[in-house]
Amino acid sequence: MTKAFRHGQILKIIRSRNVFTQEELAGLLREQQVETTQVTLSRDMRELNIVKTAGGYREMEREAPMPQFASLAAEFVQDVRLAQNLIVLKTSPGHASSVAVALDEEEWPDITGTIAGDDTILVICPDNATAELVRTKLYGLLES
Amino acid sequence: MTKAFRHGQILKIIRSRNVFTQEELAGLLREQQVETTQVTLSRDMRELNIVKTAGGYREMEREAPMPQFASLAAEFVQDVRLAQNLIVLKTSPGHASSVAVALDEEEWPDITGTIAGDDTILVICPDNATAELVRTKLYGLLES
DNA sequence: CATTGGACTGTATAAAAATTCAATGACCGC
DNA sequence: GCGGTCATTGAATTTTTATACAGTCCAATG
Repeated sequence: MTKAFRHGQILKIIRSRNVFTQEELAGLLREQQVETTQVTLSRDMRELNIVKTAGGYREMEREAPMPQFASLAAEFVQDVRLAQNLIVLKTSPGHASSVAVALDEEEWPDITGTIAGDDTILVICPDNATAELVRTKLYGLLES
Repeated sequence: MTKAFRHGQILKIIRSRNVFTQEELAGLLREQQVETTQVTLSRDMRELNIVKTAGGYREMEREAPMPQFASLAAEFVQDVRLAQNLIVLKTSPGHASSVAVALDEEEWPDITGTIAGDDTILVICPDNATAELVRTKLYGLLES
């Protein structure tokens, strides 16, 4: 039983009825001979962009994929480091500038500004907590 | 401080940044002089149709309430049977037509069309797999 | 091969969110 | 005013979800 198949069954189930907890979903999957646990379902929810609503779990359209930046970042960003309220992005040599421009154009409210060198981008955030948030958001973009 | 005002502030906050927990949101509201607790926010989330996503809390369009059909079906549909790509709904005598009209108006993409007699509705689906899905969806409506 | 690294999963647990229950205050009609 | 109802809220608690950590499997690499 593959993960892709499980994902398909999850979608089929939540489209056809109202499921309110992950344990309940695990039970329904078991009826389809899909053995799994709440923990795995929690991760599946994230991967399938399924959210919990008052009426049960629902699919949600993936949010705007950040046209330029996401693809550039996926291609060229090699590391993300946090230093207080600053984030340092390491890119392939020579690509820092184009990635930084794309990031600027995103106009994230949490980013005060950026400075790009040759293979390094400095992302400035208003405070440490915000910087952590932005880093998390960047990780999210990179791994997907 | 009214509930409506708090709701407005909640929307303002989640539109401008990524909030990941209700406690965090309570803290941000406190900065706006809005004192509240996680418990109240949990209820606000439901009332405002805000859902938790991987990227933080987001607004979600309210789902269409299935105006007529669900209640009619709950009242009059007595059986659901599957035959290949067809679903046969048995209703109380004389009610097939009104239920079928309501179902037509739902415009489910998986339903090719319907034909109603006196106490029987034939629901036509493009193929057997789709018919199963639709049947499951109907079951879901009826038992809830 | 041996090893390494990544994808996937489960157990145990922590964290977050929902619910239960009770209190408060506003707004009736009598 | 006084009892009744309803809306709103919070403290305590339960329930649900997410995370930390570790193990397995498998494919790629030296």
